[in-house]
Amino acid sequence: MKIATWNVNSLRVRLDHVLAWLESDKPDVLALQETKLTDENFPVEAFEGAGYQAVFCGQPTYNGVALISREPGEDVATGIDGFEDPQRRVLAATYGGVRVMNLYVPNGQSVESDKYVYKLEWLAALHAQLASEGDRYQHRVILGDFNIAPDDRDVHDPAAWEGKVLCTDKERDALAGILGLGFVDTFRLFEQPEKSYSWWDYRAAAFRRNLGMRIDLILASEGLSGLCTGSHIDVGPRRWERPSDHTVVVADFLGG
DNA sequence: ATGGTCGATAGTCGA
Repeated sequence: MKIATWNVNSLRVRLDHVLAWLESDKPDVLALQETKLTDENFPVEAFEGAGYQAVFCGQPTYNGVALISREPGEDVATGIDGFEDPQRRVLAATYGGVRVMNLYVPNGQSVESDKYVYKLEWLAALHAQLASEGDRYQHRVILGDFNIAPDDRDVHDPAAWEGKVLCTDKERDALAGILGLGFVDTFRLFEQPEKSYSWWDYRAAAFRRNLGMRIDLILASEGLSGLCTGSHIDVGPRRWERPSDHTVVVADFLGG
């Protein structure tokens, strides 16, 4: 099973990119974030025409997540259990016996912001759900835009970013807490090029200068991580005309 | 030089 994640920063603008990538790379499941579409405007037919199913959870203007898949997903669920939230950031479904949870973690804006408090509360609620539902699923994948750089290898300039949002100890501790439930960052199971990033700011020619961060992650539960045969960042779509500021991250698993 | 550039949307906000 090939599974991938991509923050598209408006599916309306990026639909042709997504369809081109599906055609060339043929994933079994592609998790999208920042679709920025209401559900009635979701381009279901475009994906069906490409041989894919879609489930989605959106709102006007902001956020929005979707799961694009070869086979239909089962037991589709939205949001975080017990966490009231009008922001559409979580969508889960089961594919071939693997529970897949697609996340658009809040950005947090800055450590002084109310949005940072919301980010930490959101992560705590996510942790609680992941902890409580562990015995319900044999295999789980948690993927998406985490808006957290796991460690300094994942940051182009760790000194400049120290203590800044995406890199604070509290965010990294929250991620470490999730990993501590028994999840593995599949990207780091394999040897990777130095300065591997998944997001580059649109400003200051950051992509050309490779001033990026690795904040888009594919976590697998421990048993499933043993079936992971590879993980990589596909930087290609970031070079396309009018790109998203994020690119695609991929993980492959035996079976499914 | 404390900005830059996008996207959604119509003056700014969010990233």
